Amino acid sequence: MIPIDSNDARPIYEQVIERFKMLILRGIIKSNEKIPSVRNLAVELSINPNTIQRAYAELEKQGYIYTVKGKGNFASDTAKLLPVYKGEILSKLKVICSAAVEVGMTEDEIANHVRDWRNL
Amino acid sequence: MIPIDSNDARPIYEQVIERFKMLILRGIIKSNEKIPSVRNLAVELSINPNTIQRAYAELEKQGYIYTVKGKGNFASDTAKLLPVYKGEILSKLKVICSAAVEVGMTEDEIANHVRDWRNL
Amino acid sequence: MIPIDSNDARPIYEQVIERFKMLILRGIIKSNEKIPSVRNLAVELSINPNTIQRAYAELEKQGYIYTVKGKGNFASDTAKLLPVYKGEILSKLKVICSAAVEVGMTEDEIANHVRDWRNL
Amino acid sequence: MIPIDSNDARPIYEQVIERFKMLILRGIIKSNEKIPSVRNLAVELSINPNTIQRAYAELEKQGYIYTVKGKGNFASDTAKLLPVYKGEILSKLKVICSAAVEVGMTEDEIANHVRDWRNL
DNA sequence: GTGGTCTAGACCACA
DNA sequence: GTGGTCTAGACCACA
Repeated sequence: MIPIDSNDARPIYEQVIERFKMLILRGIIKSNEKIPSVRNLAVELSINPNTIQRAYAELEKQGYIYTVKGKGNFASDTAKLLPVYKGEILSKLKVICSAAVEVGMTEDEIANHVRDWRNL
Repeated sequence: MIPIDSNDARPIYEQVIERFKMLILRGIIKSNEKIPSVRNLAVELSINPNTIQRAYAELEKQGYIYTVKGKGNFASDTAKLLPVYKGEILSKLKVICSAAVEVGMTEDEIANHVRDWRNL
Repeated sequence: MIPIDSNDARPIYEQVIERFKMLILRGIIKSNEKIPSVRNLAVELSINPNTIQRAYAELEKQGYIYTVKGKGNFASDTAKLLPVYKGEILSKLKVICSAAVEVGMTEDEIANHVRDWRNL
Repeated sequence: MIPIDSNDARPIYEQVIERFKMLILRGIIKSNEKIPSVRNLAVELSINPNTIQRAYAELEKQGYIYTVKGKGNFASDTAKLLPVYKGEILSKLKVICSAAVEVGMTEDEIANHVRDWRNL
């Protein structure tokens, strides 16, 4: 469920974060559903528990999960998370558009590429 | 001309690289124009010469500048660089589109945001 | 395993690169085998860690090794590397043949020397 | 007659040396023929006189030219130079053959590439 | 422990 | 003056 790609340039903890975000946002992990404990996930992925711990801490800080002491970690309410995530995406989109326009691409041109993104 | 943002998460040498890429691609630094010497830029930005050296070495490897030993560094011919840079941009665009679609945004929706990117 | 020749005109980091290329290509370092850490090799060779770091960075860029942050550096899959290396060799061979022919040697003559290269 | 390629990775003085070697070995500059003065060549090529001076000094050390004080620099006797130059070439050939064999190429294979070197 | 970035500064090759 | 290489050593991110 949480595939780690050691060829990926991003650090493992970021990959874990990104993966959980998607699972929660897409509803594969339901709101208030329990997610694996730090220890279990660490064993399952053969990863240092510190790394999982760090990912969970970050996910909690960003509001994607919440912790109940003695019980475990749980997914937050999706409804509230989606808008936030979309905002993050749009913010990244803005950076790219800005760079593209700076080197002479037009908004229409970029938009057309977006429509055809699977072939980029 | 080369603003360094110490709050920026990216390392200094990457900021320098990115900045020179834009200056060259946008024609603010003309083809074959001399760019500041390693030492001068280091002093101007209050940065260690090694860090500038590294940025310049990377820019040369990526083809944005060329080095003439004992003379200095010079901007490459823009015509050859633009297509490569646009390719990089489109590659990033693809990643974003993929993430956006995964959380339920449609291509049209994204494209519309692109047209309106200045207000994102 | 990594002999450094201070009389060699080539910079140290290039000698390190060349040596690792051979060890990996010849299978003495196996695919996915861990190579010495930056620090350890630096101590062993009495060389500054930065110099090793630079050699490793270059080897990674050329695809001979890959880095797993916090874990170390590992040899890449040899099968993909050999063709590239052979291409580099043939490119150098071309330069030499060109020079030899220019001073009146024939292809056959050079080819014969190749067959007898151990006695050159 | 002495084209300088600023894209060439080799330093200018080496390019000058290499070029004169070829001109003398191929008989384009005849034995005992006067070659341009340091000053004239420097002006003609828009190069620092120090650089030409260095090239000439090296050419003299290697026996390709000789200096007559107050008169200028002259090409040495070709007959004596050719064997030396061929020796240099064969020495480089040996290095390449050694590297090629180490990664599994056979002498026959290399020899065949030599016969076909123009298409490498 | 491991690699990545950066500073400070030396010395060399080249023009 | 200009870039290239290297040493010495600090501090950080990551596992």
